[in-house]
Amino acid sequence: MRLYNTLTRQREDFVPADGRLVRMYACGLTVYARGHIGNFRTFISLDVLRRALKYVAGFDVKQVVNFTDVDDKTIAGAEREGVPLGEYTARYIAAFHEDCSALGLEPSEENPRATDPANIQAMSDMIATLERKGHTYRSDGSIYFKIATMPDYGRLARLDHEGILAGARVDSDEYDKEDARDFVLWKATKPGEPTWDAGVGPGRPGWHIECSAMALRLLGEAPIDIHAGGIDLIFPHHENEIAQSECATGKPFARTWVHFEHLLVENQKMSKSLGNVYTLPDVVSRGFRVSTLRYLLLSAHYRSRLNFTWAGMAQAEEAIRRWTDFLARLDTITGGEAHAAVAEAVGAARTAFDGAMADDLNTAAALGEVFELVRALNTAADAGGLGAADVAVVRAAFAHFDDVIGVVSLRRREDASAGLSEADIERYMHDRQEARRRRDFAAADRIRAELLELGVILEDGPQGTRWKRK
RNA sequence: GGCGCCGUAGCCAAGUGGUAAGGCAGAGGUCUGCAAAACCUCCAUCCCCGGUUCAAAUCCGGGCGGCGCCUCCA
Repeated sequence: MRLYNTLTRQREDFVPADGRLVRMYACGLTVYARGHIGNFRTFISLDVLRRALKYVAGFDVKQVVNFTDVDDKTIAGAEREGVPLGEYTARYIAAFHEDCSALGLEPSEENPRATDPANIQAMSDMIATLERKGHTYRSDGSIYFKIATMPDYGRLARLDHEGILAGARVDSDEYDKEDARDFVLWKATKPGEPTWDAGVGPGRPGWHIECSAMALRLLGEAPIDIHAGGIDLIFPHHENEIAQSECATGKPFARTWVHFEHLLVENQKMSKSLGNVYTLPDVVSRGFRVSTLRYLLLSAHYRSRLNFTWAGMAQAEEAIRRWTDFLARLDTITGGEAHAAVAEAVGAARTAFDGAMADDLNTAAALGEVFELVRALNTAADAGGLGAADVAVVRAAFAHFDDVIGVVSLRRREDASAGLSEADIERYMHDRQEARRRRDFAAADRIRAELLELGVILEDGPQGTRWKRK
């Protein structure tokens, strides 16, 4: 498995430190709103990374994805609605889990919340260590990390120490910092805000400390194998995580840093003012399936910007159909021996697919391999070169592709929970078949149109009529 | 001011030195009661200009055009 490491700006061979278990952390959501499709591009990419590590590279994975459930926005949101912070954030945590399930994401091994007592304790302990080692100072009730104490600060983002602030905007109300680059580890709380004291005094967590503390608490000794997140987190979030963790432990924090590019919507940055911040329910209300979004977001490489459009969704939908139509065709193959050419083509496609995935998660190329195989096997089937005895290897290969891509299995779940029952469909089809036998094509077409209204498409073929869901 | 990215067919998108994967859309054909599905054929010389090389979409330089980060935004 080769992965692009932001730390070195190169693709590197990746193997977990112990050769078997990948210990991976990713920055999750700040739960002040429902996740949008941009967030989910990150989490879908993360899911594919996880699946590739497991099903292509054969590693085990322990994945931790956190919830930031205390910060300015969550506190403000809870206050605005007059509910306790925990109740406010619980809603969005529940929505996140719902959305992840709808997208077919494999669950993380751990989803820690910053406010869990064990995590607060871990943060406090880490801050105490940093204080002991002289990396901090206190000011107005807050504890800051002193960047001047870390000579190679800025390695990840490739920041130039001298030029770091020239021309950049600086947050003017952070007047109590000694150096504008310093960042807060533990924030003094205002009256009425939630507060904790686990040893370093009353306050609440700074953003960056959460991830450092939770990652090391749940994944064990530094360095962890992979730390991932959205590309916007490189600076300052991940840079600061590195500073804290490395100064506290004296060891590198993460061996490989993986960053996912952003999603644009109609070529623009998502923003509330443009009204283009879409959530999963928005996608569904536009008549699209969530599985289609998953496919679309995997059709481009994770490190390139992807422009979301509704036209793109329609194209993605058609592409998936080509895949699922082929699988449905396998059901109609009833007789025939195995063909060496089929096994050979399938084997080559599997190798190529795995190769693409192992090459820094090249999902676009991997999908290309899937469709090339679809065409080859359709051609073979048309020529009578695909027998029932071939079907098992073919199915196994496509199941493997979907172990990683995760779209077809998701569709099946969607189909199973939607629309007419299969028995109902069979009844309609029987009636239509009768009409066709009478050569009453008007009646037959009427039934077909009716089913289409109900979301079921019929296709007549030599082996009889096939149905599929719209 | 600093750091960095991108520009491949109507649309989406692989490709990182050897004469352009794949998907969608489109055209023609085969099949079919019709439709759909499927198959076949067709549809690009890679933003521009130089350079390196036997050979460049791929490397270097210069343009032009998009864009990101340097603000607790995935």
